[in-house]
Amino acid sequence: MAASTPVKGTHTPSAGTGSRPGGRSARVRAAVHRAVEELLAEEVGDGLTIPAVAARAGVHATTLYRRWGSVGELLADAATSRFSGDVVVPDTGSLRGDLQRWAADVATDLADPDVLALMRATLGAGGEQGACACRGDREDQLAAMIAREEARGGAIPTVERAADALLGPLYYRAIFTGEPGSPDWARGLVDALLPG
Amino acid sequence: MAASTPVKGTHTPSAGTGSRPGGRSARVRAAVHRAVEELLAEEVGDGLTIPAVAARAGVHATTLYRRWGSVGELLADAATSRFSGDVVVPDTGSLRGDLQRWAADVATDLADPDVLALMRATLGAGGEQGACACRGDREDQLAAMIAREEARGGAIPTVERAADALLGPLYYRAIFTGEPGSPDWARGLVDALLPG
DNA sequence: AAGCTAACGCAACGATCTGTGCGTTCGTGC
DNA sequence: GCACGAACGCACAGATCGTTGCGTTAGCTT
Repeated sequence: MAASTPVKGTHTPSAGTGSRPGGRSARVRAAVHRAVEELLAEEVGDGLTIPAVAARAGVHATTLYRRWGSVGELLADAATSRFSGDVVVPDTGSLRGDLQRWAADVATDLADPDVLALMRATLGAGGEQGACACRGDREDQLAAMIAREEARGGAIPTVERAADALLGPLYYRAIFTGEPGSPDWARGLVDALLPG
Repeated sequence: MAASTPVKGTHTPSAGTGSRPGGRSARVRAAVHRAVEELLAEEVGDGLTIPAVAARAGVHATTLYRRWGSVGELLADAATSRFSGDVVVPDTGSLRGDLQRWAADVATDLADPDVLALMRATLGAGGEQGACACRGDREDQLAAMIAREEARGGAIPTVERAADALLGPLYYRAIFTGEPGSPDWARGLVDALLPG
């Protein structure tokens, strides 16, 4: 059990201009992303500035200004890289099992203070784009699990209702209340969603 | 019907030092809060700065630096003032009616782009404090409605489950997806929560 | 292996922000 | 009404940020 199926796989750099995604650029990108996460974890909170990130990453600020332009775009890029990497959805054989495992995983992920800090900062600076970056592929993963159950012939909820019943509470607790939900609580959400 | 009962009533200034909440200070406070909302509505997004707010409010930046210190605290204060003013909860006679009306009201409120901008900015800059400010008294209102139904002797869900089933989807949709929920959709959330 | 060019490092400038000291105004209590 | 003090306006200085132009490094191509 606990086999897995990849869902998306878009992990390429944001620059659609597509010129030179090679070694150094990728290194810089990774260093910058890590610097962003580190600084956010250190409770700089308010003043996450380009120069600060550049200094931490060991890169010159000019590079950041040229590649990302603003803190908002930088955060949105970092969030995209963090939240929508190649993800696997669990495959336990039943929709309930899949959702329970998946919800528990999401809850565990959201319980990380660093993840929370990144999400909050991205929401604040990135506007609409940042918000979508924080969702990542989560709704796609939900849709994938539900589609698989549908192929099995089981009873399925709509993706919309599943998102309301699972992603809603999970994200609301993580972002707005101090205490993120536990994996057990997340599994309870699945029981509240599915009949029986 | 549609009578109302006040819930909290804490609308005093943030300064617990309690010295002079009189006329001018209050005027400045209101002007600054309005300036914050206006600037956020105008898609400044990234660079909401103290000087910009001061200029818009017709106050000197020094005042803002002294009273609030940072953009984060300023936003948290503005959010508190906006989201946890004296609020009334509906009283339709049944829990289902109360919740439906309340959920629709919340959905309508969250559909305002200006409110969204304020919430996102506050989340980003305010950290934990800002997040709680965005929740406002919503959970208290929920608890009040449920307590009233309990006094009537009706069947009640826990406040926790109600928050998960209502506030979760409402806030998740507003913040993370581009399309906030409609009042009708919000009423549907209540139907999913309550048996029958 | 050699050339081409995108991406980066560097330095300097202007603009903007952050913080301070002092005088003035206005709310509050006697 | 009068005095007291908190909050505000003002001007100034230090620090930081955002941007530009140019030279250099290092992927990518053939």
